[in-house]
Amino acid sequence: MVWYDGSMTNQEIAKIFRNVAAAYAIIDEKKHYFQMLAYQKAADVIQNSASQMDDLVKNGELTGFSGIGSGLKEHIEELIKKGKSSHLDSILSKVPASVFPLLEIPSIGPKKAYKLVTALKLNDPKKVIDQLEEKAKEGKITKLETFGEKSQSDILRAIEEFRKGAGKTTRMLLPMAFEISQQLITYLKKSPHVVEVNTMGSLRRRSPTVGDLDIAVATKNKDAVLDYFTKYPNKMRVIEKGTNTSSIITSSGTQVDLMTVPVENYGNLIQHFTGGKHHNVHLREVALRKGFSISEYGAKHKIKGKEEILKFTDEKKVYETLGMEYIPPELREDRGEIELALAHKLPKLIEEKDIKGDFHIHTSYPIEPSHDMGLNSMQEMLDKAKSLKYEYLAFSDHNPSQSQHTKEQVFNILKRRREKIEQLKKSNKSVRVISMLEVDILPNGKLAIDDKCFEYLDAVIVSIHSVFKMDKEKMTERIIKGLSHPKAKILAHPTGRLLGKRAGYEINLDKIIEFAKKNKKALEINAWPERSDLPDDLIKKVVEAGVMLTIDTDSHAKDHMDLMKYGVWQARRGFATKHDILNAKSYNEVAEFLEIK
DNA sequence: GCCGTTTTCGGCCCGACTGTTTTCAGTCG
Repeated sequence: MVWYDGSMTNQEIAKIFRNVAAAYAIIDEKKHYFQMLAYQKAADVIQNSASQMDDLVKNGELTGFSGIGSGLKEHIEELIKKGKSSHLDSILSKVPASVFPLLEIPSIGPKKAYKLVTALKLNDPKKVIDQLEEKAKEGKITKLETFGEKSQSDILRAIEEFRKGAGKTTRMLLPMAFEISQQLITYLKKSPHVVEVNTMGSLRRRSPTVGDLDIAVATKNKDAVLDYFTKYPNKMRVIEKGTNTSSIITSSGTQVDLMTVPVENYGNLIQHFTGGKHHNVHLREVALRKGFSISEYGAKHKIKGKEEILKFTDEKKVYETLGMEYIPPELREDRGEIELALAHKLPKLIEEKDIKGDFHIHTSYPIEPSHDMGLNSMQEMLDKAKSLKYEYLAFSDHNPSQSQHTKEQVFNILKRRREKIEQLKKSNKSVRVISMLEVDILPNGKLAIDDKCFEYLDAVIVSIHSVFKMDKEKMTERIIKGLSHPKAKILAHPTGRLLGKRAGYEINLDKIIEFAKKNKKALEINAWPERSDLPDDLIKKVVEAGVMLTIDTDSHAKDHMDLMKYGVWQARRGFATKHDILNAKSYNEVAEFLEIK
């Protein structure tokens, strides 16, 4: 088999699919409406998948994705094998190529893009955005049918915002979204007209990255609330203000959508806007089968020809009405939660209060490490652990650098460190101390410390910190070899991804899961927001396989230990219960798992 | 083009807001 060796990323495939959907909308939206939806849904599924389509196709594992049937599967396979697909190309070639770059500009969709490109003769896909800007500045857009002064100035501003990086696809990390929303909620609560306020959307689902912020307000006076909202001091500008909703851009460049609703259907509103798009579509299909049409205003229901609308202040009632269990926000991504809720078989998800310790803690202990060390002393980290009511804490500094020390020096550093830890054990009775280390797995699969060093360690975390570009199977072998040391118990940040910076290295997770299960190893959910690693859909796989997970903060300072909640949310998104998480277990169980003597 | 508690055909979620319109098209979530 000859493979196209340019290797196509999920992002690229998703973009092609979105372009096909746009082409269908332009060619004849009515005729191709459902193909269009299908391509859009598939694009979302591909983009949000933690597994690379490229890998799945090469291993013949492209199955089980809702929204990717036999037709689209073939197109994906062709894209990956040949770098293009004749069927998709024939659809794309029906519209001018200059249409597609314009789709990245907020407020420009397929129809407008097509009108602009054809009416203004913008024929160069590489320069189309610049050319459009020129035409707008020359006042040519107002002259087009269905465009006016406002559309022209809107286009100019949208291009400007796009250039600043505020395109349709830019997303921020969860902590930033969380912080901005907290400030806004504090502001909103000061208004006497605000009865209830909550976040919705991907922020409430605790998605590791968030695009826009969605906020719900229950009120008796929506005009007053909308007015108050648009006067938010930390705003750049108001995007829109309607009778029920309004959107602003904050000074940090984040779009915030506010929806108001009377108290009686507040539950319907937050249910409607919390679920991911596919969760909502799926849920409304289930509702239709049960005779309900649900929206943010309530559940419409026909009884003896008469229509009634059921309104709920509590969103739990929406699920109850449909005969389902309540689905926690973190699960509302259409990854099987609807079926489980219908069957009343949803797992009881892990909670922050279940966490009893943290295995991945870096300190300022002078270990002369291969990577960055922590800011705070071991004692300071222990004090923080005490304030979090932890039962145990493991110090997992990076191993001393190999290049700058002899084996003997490393041995002596670890010996002294162990003595220090033994002292701390005596002076800190309320938190059990575990002596660990985060050890690099070298490219050849060996660990970056000499074997005799292990006598000073209860167990080690192993991880990849160099030579990321490796063949998938070789990387998998490397990891498994590293993990097979009897004292290696936890694989840290298993995919190595950094959100917004780099995709992870490629691994065969199934093989690692199999090895971990057989050899009693744990995989880490790294709570560091930029990592959020394992990704949620892979956590789900690990949970289904019955392999142990840990949730660790990878703290390099005492305040980082507060990031635990992000790891717990991530675990919840992966359907994990407290039984799946090692650091939700007692010290004795942990000691048994880690084989601490 | 997908999919199945009406299963291999015939359906496919629901609504707000804006701008350019006199009743709607386009975009967005």
